[in-house]
Amino acid sequence: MKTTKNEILNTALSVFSQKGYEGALLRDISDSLGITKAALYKHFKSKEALWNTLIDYVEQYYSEHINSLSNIPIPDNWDKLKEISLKQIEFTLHDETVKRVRKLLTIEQYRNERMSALATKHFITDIESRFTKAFEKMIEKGVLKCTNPELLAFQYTAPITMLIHLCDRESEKEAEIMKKIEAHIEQFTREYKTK
Amino acid sequence: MKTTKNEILNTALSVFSQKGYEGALLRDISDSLGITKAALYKHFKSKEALWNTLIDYVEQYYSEHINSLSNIPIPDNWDKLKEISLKQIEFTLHDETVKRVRKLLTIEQYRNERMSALATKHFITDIESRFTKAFEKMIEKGVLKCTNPELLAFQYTAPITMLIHLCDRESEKEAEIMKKIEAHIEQFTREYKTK
DNA sequence: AATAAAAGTTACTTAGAGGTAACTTTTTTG
DNA sequence: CAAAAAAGTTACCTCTAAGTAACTTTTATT
Repeated sequence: MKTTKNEILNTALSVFSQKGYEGALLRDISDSLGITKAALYKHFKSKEALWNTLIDYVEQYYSEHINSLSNIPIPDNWDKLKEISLKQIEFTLHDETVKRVRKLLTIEQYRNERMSALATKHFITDIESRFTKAFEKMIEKGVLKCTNPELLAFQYTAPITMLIHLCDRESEKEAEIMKKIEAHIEQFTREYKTK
Repeated sequence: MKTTKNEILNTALSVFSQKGYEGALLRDISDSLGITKAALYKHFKSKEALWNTLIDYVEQYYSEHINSLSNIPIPDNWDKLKEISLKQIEFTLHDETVKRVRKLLTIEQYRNERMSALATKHFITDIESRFTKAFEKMIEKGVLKCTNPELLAFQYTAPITMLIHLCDRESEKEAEIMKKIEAHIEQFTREYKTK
């Protein structure tokens, strides 16, 4: 029973992330599931209810995803920082669900307070706090010039986030974009590494 | 005659940027203009036609805006860079049309090739190229450590762009966000300034 | 001032999306 | 296995947004 609901939510995520709330039709979702539109109403009492449940689902998926990241050791040197960054970017760019969540947040971020808060959390706060920890550790270890680790984390992650969004729009340029990301990481390392 | 059409386009920009293409109703636009929906059809043969004209209009407005920027002298030292950056950010954050264009591009960037290209141009390419020129000049003058000016321009502008988007979502945090922007600029200056 | 074009109105059609009711099939479970 | 709950179907209703036609008012133009 939970499986059916989950299948619906996955399909809904796919459709909503492509067409947005207003553009998405319940028929798109039901067709894509191979059931009739009316069958959806056995699980959700309205389009709005489905939407709200989807946001719950996204929030939950996302926090699980973030929690799983906190199991990964925090990098404490430049090589590990690069390695973990690239691995994370790779995942983020190719995992279908994560991609859909990102698109959905992007196109629906002005719909309501909840979407807006989720977008900020997803695109800025959480990433920043993860890398702040890394930079704090690196300062402690003396491999990073002593500065404000939070600001540095933002300066490190914001360009990457921008390029990930660019890749969502123009996926054919992925190789080029990955090169730019690497160049950014290398320049950042060169500049802030202690000698 | 051109004025009426322009008024319609301005109103359409306002409505579409708040509700997106699918969510926006022709009634929203006509009501907001104080005319009937049918009157709109004297100027545009369909919603889609109005939309396409709006994108033309946005493209044109935008390129004029960019051209007017090219009259401003390119900064060639750190103080001027900061000054011009902040002035530009101030304008960008408060000019209603620019704000609407930004929101529209954000929420409709996946609709078609045209919107996607415009988003990349608006959010990345054009800003980058402007600041690349500034950094090239500053390297020439010897006030900026010799590095890749294009990469640097991206690293300088991307965090600012991210914070502008944040401000669009959470305008009540503007003061805080402006502080963060200044901190970013100062940190960047401190790091790349030749001594 | 006369008249033609532009801009607007009212009243309508049409299509399609959300949503419901009544019935059937499938799945669970005592 | 029987029955009840879940999941699905068909056929419908309703509402509303896009779009049109016929008519009126406003605005330019000679």
